[in-house]
Amino acid sequence: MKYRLDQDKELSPQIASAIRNSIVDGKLIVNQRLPSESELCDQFEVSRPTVREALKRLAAQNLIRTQRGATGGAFVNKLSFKDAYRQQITTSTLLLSMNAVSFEIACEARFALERACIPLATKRRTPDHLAAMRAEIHRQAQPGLTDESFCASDVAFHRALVDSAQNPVISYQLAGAVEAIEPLMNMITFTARKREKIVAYHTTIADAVQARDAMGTEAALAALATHTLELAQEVADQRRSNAP
Amino acid sequence: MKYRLDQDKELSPQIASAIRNSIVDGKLIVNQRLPSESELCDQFEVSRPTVREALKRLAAQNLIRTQRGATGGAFVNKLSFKDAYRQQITTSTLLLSMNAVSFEIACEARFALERACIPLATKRRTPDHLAAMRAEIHRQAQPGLTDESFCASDVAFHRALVDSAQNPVISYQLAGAVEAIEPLMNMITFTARKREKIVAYHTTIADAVQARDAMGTEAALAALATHTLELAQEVADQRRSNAP
DNA sequence: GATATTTAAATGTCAGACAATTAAATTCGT
DNA sequence: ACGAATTTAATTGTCTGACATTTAAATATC
Repeated sequence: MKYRLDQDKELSPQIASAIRNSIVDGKLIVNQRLPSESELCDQFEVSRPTVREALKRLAAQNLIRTQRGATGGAFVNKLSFKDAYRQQITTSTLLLSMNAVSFEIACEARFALERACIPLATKRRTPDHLAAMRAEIHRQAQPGLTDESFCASDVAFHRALVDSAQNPVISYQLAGAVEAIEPLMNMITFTARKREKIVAYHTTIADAVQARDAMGTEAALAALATHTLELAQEVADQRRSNAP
Repeated sequence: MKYRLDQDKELSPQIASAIRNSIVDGKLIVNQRLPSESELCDQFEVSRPTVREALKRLAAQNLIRTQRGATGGAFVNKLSFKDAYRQQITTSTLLLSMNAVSFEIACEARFALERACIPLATKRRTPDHLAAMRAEIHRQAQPGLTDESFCASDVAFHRALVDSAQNPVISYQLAGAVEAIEPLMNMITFTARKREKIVAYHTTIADAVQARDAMGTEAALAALATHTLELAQEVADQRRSNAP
């Protein structure tokens, strides 16, 4: 079963593409073993390094995994939510930084999307989710915390909120929106007073979620969004006045 | 400037990782040229095929692009929203199919997230966005349409709705949720009567967006969500009764 | 029969070569 | 001296063939 490639283009992307299509179309199913590298060489009529470059492309997308040894080879990988999360987060982070997305746009996206899961979150949250949120709130109130750790905890709080909707697809889609904003938030200096205010908002949100009060949660989240934007505005103003 | 690798692990992933970190951390900036392959061989003290496998991994993630020729080489790629969309969609689609995500979960995620952009959409929609939505509605009412084309048009309608929020980050994050459901929807047979009903919902949504009526849009979207779930339920019931 | 050894198959890595491409440098003609 | 054609050099793309490493199965040994 030979496969015809366009010899005028680069070969390894074509091979990667052909195999990827087989996976997406279901011709290759999860955990199925791909032909060995030398068999692929015969099929596509190219050398082994070329085949390997193609396979590495697929491995980078978590589409296949490889095992060495006698019964080894390349296998169609079951794309896990965890892997997809990681990919989603790095892609989102790079997308935002490389396209110079403003804090306003990113923030708007984050809070808009987060709001989407509130009805489900208030309905389905378990004591575990509440505990996770409270734990982060507690951490945020610690005095010795660095700005970076504060931001990380902020992200963790919001992730817990999203996760309490208990819909893995939502959690996956929002991973990017929630996490990618962290580098942007890291540019803000959080004074004790500012932290206090944010912790207060977080507490209000947690309370409302606990009370299964969707409207209240939405209101608190909206207030936090406004507040966050104001903080960013302050930073931007300071920058402008300091170095015009 | 040599770079020490762990010789007990595979080399090419380590190299890819090292370069990726340099990009994410901003040590390598957009359009900057990476060292040539032979220079990378020296830096990492590996052979050229190994370096190339690493570079192909990065190319698969759209992190670098390569040019041949005298002034060629590998360059840090500016990850465009368009590229990120494509990645996002294929990853989401695979994630859903490989993890056997139910139509209910996917549908819930889609409508929840879509709801998130309604306040912005009603505020910012332009005549162009409305026209795009109306165009899809018109297409959906055509009699000779295949089920696949109907689904594709449905996706296009919802994408237009999302895009009218005019926040590229939201559009990107929702691309996966909106598009990845298409293969699942393709399993539903849309009779003329069913199509009529969906078109009616779409019209209500478009009207509400045009009137900048956020509440009305949300209500219509919620109704459509319920209706869609009922359709899926019907299909599931039929399956069960036909082949128990 | 359990354990140790060998074997075979597969991926991982290397070295060196040549082809193809592309921009810059050089040469040539006017 | 200037423009066009040619050469050159640098770089990626591909190939060949080899060896190393890992792993499971087959075989031999006690």
